Amino acid sequence: MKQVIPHDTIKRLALYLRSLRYLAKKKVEVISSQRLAERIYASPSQMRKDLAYFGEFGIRGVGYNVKKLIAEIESILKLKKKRKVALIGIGKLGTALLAYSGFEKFGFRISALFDNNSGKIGKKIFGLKIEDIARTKEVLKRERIKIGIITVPAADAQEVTDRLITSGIKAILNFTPRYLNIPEGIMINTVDMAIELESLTYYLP
Amino acid sequence: MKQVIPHDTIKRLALYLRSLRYLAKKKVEVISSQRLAERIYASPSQMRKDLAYFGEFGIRGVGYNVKKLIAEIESILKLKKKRKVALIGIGKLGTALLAYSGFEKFGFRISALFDNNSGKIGKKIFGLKIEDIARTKEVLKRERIKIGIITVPAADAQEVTDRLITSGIKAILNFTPRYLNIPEGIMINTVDMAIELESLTYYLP
DNA sequence: TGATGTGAATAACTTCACAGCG
DNA sequence: CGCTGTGAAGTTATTCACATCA
Repeated sequence: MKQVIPHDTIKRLALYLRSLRYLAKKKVEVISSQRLAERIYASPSQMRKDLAYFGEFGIRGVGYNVKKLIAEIESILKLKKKRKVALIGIGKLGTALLAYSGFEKFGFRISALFDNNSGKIGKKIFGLKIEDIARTKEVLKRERIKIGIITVPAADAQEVTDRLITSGIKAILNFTPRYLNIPEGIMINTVDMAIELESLTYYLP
Repeated sequence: MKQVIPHDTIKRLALYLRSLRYLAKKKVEVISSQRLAERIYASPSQMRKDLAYFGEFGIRGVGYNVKKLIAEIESILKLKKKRKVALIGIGKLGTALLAYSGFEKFGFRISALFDNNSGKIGKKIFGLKIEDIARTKEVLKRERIKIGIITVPAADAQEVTDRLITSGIKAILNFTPRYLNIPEGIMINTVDMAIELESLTYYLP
């Protein structure tokens, strides 16, 4: 009964959600699969299939109630409550992500910072104290943080990952250009900016 | 004859390449599909299929010559020469990317900066002058820049994209949380950090 | 009537398995 | 002999097409 849902379906749900929130702000009350799907360049049948994994949320002959569908997708993605997130590696990229308002807007709050550089440990940035990477276990357990964002140098990535996992982290957003070894039950999404750039040039004339 | 290559194949080629460069640095001269594929958690047959789109590069019974395969993949991905890149939107994220050494390491040089904020225009950062966004056409044509990285606010993303395309840009790395409308012949990769984060929580217990 | 929900059909991608060749 | 290269088989994802029902 409990089938595995394609990761792409999960990503598209997050994309539908973003569009739906935009529509709700514009006071749109009802939308068809046709019009919602075209906003993210997907097909209407794809959108309906994506939802069909989780139930029936539309009204035949009418479409989907925007507010209701927002609530349903938030529930599916477990986005109902705000999530605390840890950021590991407070270098250039880490600092940029800290300043990036995008996460906050989607209900994520970076609420713990870690680094291994003694020059940084103890300093405050954006109102948050940078903790010693050695203290992840203590801090993450106390704060009940389950999500980590890794922006450390590639060479440290696996060690940091292992440490986070023993500290109770269950999901990782990885910005390092490394494939990370993880046990069953841990989820990783990797954002590999260099690969995205390299794979672009293939399409140049 | 000329079939379409899956984008995932192109991305994996970039990943193989990264591993191969690492191996070359370690003085490894020959590698099997088995051992190269496992480095990026792909299957050996997948790796061979990926290469088979482009030709025969291995030696039966032996494996692949590391240096030769690097050259082949660089040629496929058109990475033989250094590429100049423009960065549009010199805010927090843009500045972080500018400081990020990762691009340079892979043969990309950010060599033009643009913003629409008159307080920023004319200032120098990392030795580069921030140009007025209105001057993209002039600068990009002169510098023969074909790749743009967009780190502007989401609301400006489509306008900036249109402007880049009329200025001769052929490939875009998009960091804004927007689906961008583009004509045939232009390639976009989107790095949507908020979506990556939102799609992670689904897997939390 | 009109858009959803969904099996069936199709297409795309991945793995298998082995022939081919250094 | 061993590993590549590759058709065939298997699997997964997407689209089609229409029955269904507000």
